[in-house]
Amino acid sequence: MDQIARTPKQIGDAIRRRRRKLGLSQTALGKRVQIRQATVSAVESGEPGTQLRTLCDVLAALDLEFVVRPRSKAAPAEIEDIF
Amino acid sequence: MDQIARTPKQIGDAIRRRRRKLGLSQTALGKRVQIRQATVSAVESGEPGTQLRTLCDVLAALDLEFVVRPRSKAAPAEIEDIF
DNA sequence: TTAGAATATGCGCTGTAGCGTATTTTTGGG
DNA sequence: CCCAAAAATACGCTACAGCGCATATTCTAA
Repeated sequence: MDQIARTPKQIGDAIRRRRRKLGLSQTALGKRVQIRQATVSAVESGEPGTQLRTLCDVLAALDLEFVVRPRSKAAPAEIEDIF
Repeated sequence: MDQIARTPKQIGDAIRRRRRKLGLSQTALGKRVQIRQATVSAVESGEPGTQLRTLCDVLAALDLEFVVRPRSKAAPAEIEDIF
């Protein structure tokens, strides 16, 4: 449920999962936040240039929040590190 | 310890607290991440345009991570909402 | 299989992040 | 108080995010 996210990709994945769980299309989500469907697509695909404003708006629309915490706990290996 | 952060400002605050706890200056942190002291300053002050790349780099350098989760739990009121 | 929805991508444009460099302002220890 | 270290701010520059608009591609249910 709580999703550790250390990279833009992981954040994007968490957002996509949540959006789908809520049964929203990228277009529908975009309307709520006043951003384009294309921008939602970019955020979910983990564009590292995504701005914090955009991210926070999307999280709010999905009723999600960030927690910032020390990296003490175990985290899954990243795909990027394997290949 | 775990810091709920729903806005750029709250994220910036969490970063600043952590940096100070680790006894780092903005310049020292910037060197680790290869960004300018001025950029660290901007991130900590909650610039909403901050890019995800920058944010994730800074978090990594401070050995912090994000958790993405539903907003179910109680969260403190935001300063912006009070004034 | 296939139509229709959903998502990804392209193009030209505007706004702005982060850069180097530098200065000003704030701060905290002596 | 005073000064050095830290932090905030300034300026011109380049790179690119997000925009509107449009199309291409991929999913999915009938």
